[in-house]
Amino acid sequence: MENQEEAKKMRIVNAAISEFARHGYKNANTNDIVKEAGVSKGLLFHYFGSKKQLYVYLYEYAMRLITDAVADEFDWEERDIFKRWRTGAAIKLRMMREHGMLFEFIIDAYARTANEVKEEIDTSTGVWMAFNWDQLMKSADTSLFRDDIDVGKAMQVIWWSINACTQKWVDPTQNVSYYEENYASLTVELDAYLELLRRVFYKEQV
Amino acid sequence: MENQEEAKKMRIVNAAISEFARHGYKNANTNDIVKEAGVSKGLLFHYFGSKKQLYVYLYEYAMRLITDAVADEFDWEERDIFKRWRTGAAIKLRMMREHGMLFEFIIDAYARTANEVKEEIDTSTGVWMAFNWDQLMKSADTSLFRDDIDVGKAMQVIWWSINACTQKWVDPTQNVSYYEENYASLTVELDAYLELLRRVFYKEQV
DNA sequence: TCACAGTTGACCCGACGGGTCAATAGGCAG
DNA sequence: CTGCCTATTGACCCGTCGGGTCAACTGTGA
Repeated sequence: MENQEEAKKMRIVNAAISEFARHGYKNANTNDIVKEAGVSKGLLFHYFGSKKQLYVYLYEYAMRLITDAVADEFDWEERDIFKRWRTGAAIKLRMMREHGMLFEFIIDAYARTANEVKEEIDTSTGVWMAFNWDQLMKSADTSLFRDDIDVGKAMQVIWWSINACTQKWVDPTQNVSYYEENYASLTVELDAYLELLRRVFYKEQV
Repeated sequence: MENQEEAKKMRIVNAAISEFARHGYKNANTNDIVKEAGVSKGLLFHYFGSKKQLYVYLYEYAMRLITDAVADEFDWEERDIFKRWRTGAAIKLRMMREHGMLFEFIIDAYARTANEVKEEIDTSTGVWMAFNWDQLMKSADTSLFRDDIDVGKAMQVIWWSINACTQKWVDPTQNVSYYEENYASLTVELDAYLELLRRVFYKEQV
């Protein structure tokens, strides 16, 4: 059965993303990956050849997932920075819910362990992503901000808050259902913080 | 010479704190520690007996440093939360400048690698510290905050901003002089953020 | 010249983990 | 039922890593 094979492959993929995200490339353990995936060690190497090839596959897989999600959902025309970042955070949260530690994996791959496999991962894709991320911060409508504050610093505070909010959701000891259950409440909490910041940073609504 | 011995011991201590903070207990490498400290491997084991004993020594050393600094400098009577946290942040910055990655070490020891050496480190000290940290958040004067915002959430935003501000200073690839040079400018930047937050969160000064 | 504390670094050896492959399981055709 | 073939297994191999050892060296002071 094709589905059987594909399903097992995906179990390996998910387990591997989690393992690499937790421990980085070098300290990730293939024994733990196959144990988590519930398959034999041979199968991992049958499908992916080597640890390094598996890593490269995961990197491209993760890049494609995130790229597609941003392309589908993000509205580059929206100029209200709160609405804009609200969409960005929503994408991030949905990806976290559906793909566990995908974000930790990609960030780690891009920043920390890039050295160990740097020749294998296409650095241009990393640059592309950093560029996109940058776009989120730029071309924002600053006219809505209060006149007596530094807009750049205010945007930094918003950015830090979104990060902290989504980050505290990340718990390597939890499984998928945990994310499913808490998705709604986290969205509400994030909105509350964004509303608070909008209220204090924007001019009084007349 | 007593001074010679003590100096070499401290070189090991500093190198070890950096190594453990960077890689955690298990992945820290004693070869790298002695190379960084510029002493032979035998000397490390002559002074500290084993990797684990070294770790325990460092943990107590770090706890004592932080505890003493807080006891000396922190003003528990101050009820303006901005002034209060400003002092806290100042202590943190000074510790970072003088002792490199001390904070990363202690946080990692308490949170991540506690499992591997948990029987050896006194967990009560960890609890004590968490308690003190908690005190920073409590018994604050909330009357100065705007009435139309959630004080708890506002304090979270302040907390995240201080953390982000001090955290981006941490760069494992840099040496001590880097921290020395940037201390002043970081203090200025941190003050600017706190001033911004004070302006938007507090009531209009009449 | 001897003693001795301080210090060295080549070496030991057990653990770890990426990778292999002979063996097995299980499905399907005849 | 039998033979074939593919998917899958997991015990095993073996190179590397790194905590820990110890015989030897160094410098100093008597």
